[in-house]
Amino acid sequence: MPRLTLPDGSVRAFEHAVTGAELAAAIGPGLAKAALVIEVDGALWDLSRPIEQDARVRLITAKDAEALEVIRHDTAHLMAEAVKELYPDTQVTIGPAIEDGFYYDFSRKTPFTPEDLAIIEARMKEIVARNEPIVREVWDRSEAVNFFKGLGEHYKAQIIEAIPSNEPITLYRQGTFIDLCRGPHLPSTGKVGAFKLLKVAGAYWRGDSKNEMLQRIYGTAWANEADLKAYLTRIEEAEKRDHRRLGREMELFHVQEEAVGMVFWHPKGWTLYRVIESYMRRRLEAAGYVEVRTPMLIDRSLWEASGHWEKFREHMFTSEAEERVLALKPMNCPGHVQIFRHGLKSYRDLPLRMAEFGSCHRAEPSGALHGIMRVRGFTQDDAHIFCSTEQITEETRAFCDLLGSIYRDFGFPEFRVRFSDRPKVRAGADEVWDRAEGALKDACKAAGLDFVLNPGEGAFYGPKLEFVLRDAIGRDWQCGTLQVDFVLPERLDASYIGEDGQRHRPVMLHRAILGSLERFIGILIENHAGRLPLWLAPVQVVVATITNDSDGYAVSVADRLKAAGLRVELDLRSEKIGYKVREHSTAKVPVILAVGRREAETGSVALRRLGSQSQEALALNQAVDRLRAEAEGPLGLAPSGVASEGGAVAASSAQ
RNA sequence: GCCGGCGUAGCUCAGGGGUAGAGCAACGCAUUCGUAAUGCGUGGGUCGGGGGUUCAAAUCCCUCCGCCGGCACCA
Repeated sequence: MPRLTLPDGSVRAFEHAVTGAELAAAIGPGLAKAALVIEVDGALWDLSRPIEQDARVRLITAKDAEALEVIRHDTAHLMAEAVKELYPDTQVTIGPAIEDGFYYDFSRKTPFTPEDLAIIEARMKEIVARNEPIVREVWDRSEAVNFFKGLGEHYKAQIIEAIPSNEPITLYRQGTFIDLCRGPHLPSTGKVGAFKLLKVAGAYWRGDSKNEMLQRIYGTAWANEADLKAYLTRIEEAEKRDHRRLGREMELFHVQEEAVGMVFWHPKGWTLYRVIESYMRRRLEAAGYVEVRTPMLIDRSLWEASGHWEKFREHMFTSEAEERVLALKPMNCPGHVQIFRHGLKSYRDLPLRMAEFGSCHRAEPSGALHGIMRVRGFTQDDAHIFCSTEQITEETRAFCDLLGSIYRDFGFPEFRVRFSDRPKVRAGADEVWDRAEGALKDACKAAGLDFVLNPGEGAFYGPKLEFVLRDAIGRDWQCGTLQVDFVLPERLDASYIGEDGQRHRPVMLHRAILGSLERFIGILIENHAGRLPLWLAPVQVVVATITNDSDGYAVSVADRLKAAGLRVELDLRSEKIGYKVREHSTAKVPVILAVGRREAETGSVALRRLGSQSQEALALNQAVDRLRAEAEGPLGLAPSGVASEGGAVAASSAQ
């Protein structure tokens, strides 16, 4: 005699067990049609499953966020059914809902081709039209195992055997297709929404590269056609932001076969790189860091001492000279410890914040390479803070503040923190870990940062914070990190003399804000879709003439802007202004100053912003002042890292 | 590294056993024009590399390299 409490607080009592579908029908025919699943005391149930006890319930329709996950999961099953009908020799494995869609992993000798996707999709639509009821069944464990073994579905049998013995084995039947599944599912195949199969890919069974590689088909699924269309448009828009494409179009960089995973920076790209580097240099200097430079090639003995040779040998590039094996540095830390070790250090020297724009090389697996985001030669905005254990909290707090401020300056107001604590295999005593983790947590609190716990994911030498920023189209990028390290100072024998006159081990905080400059630049390009803010744009202003009569004036305008420290190009070609505007707009130049007879006569310019349909007429002096102020950027840093004349910027020494 | 797809002019792409194509870009000439494509003309290629089949290979086969999408990896 279940009494069911609805979200509005009303209670419906029934004489006997009642299904979600029956409840919906009792409330109204509209709801009966729209209902997809039901929430029972916080868990999602199939509409066909009888509710026997009192419960708080909520009927879920396509309007509810929870429905989407069920729809996607069902679409995965739908795809598996279609695949089994079309290719009966295929074994099914798992097929979950994921962000924006679903996938299903199949085991099959012949891989699926892109053409197969269209065939499978067509069959899926037929199955939707059949509107097969989806029925939940609870099975006995060994019967289920035997059943799937009998079908030749060995992966499914394996999955059942791995399910904890206290959990029921549920199977779902739709048409002739029957699959092991936790559920819940929609009432019938006709209820799925709009979907599209996207790509085939390989994926290892259980995510382990030692196992068989399965054939994975990815798809996207939505409650209706409009949402599907919006999603496909969103993917297209994201593709237009691709840094590889924009990098070429904006003449920033290229990569080529003879230097796989290494970037050839072109003049404009290198300008952007240098602007970022000099900005960072200023920020670090102001935050009390000292900058160093350590060798690119270091003898293997140092890497043996640091432990890298043992753990990361296969990812290191090596070279030989006079019978010595040298390795291209994959990290900067051992080098920094060498500098720390030079001369006796006192507790008065701590914290010592040692920064390097460290050029590193790592032999990344070929399949991991991606544009300039994942490369083999890159530069870290790296630093190591040598400090005492007591100083960890304060140093971490200061670092978090610095990082947040820098992300804001680059146009990323939003970021999250992940806290990775002690892994199973680790170095160091538990008390040391207690202290390190406690210090990091205190620091987050002091910096006002919430974090999500990432249990067991810390480095073997210490816990770490990972900083994940969110870009303009909602994608997350892990850039910054801070890692507490008790191990390397020990291994490389770094020490300082404490107040007590005894030798002590310093703690090392490995930290980076942008991560790798290459990757960060890729993120910046994609975040801004190439339309970089004025202070970062490699070419800030193009002065374009209407006719050749104005050439002389245009040259003087460009000279004035250059004198003000702006990065300027001149366009004196005998092309129409419309053509010039189009070309420089495509090249993502933020400001076009058009000059013709009118401007030459009045000493003015017509200023047009990238993306704007209109332009503004203003006096040259006014334009120069305004652009200079804007181009100074967040630090009052004049363009090209050169201090602007007069006025507010007192930092010419930084160059 | 693994699975799949792809590699033709600077870029985007067509051609799929019988003389290598288009648009844009480049270059030249004309045009001097008011805010996202002025017109005409010209040049441009070992069809990713190597090997094989064939009278003949961009095209078919083998192999290597690279790129793209996933998976695995990311100190």
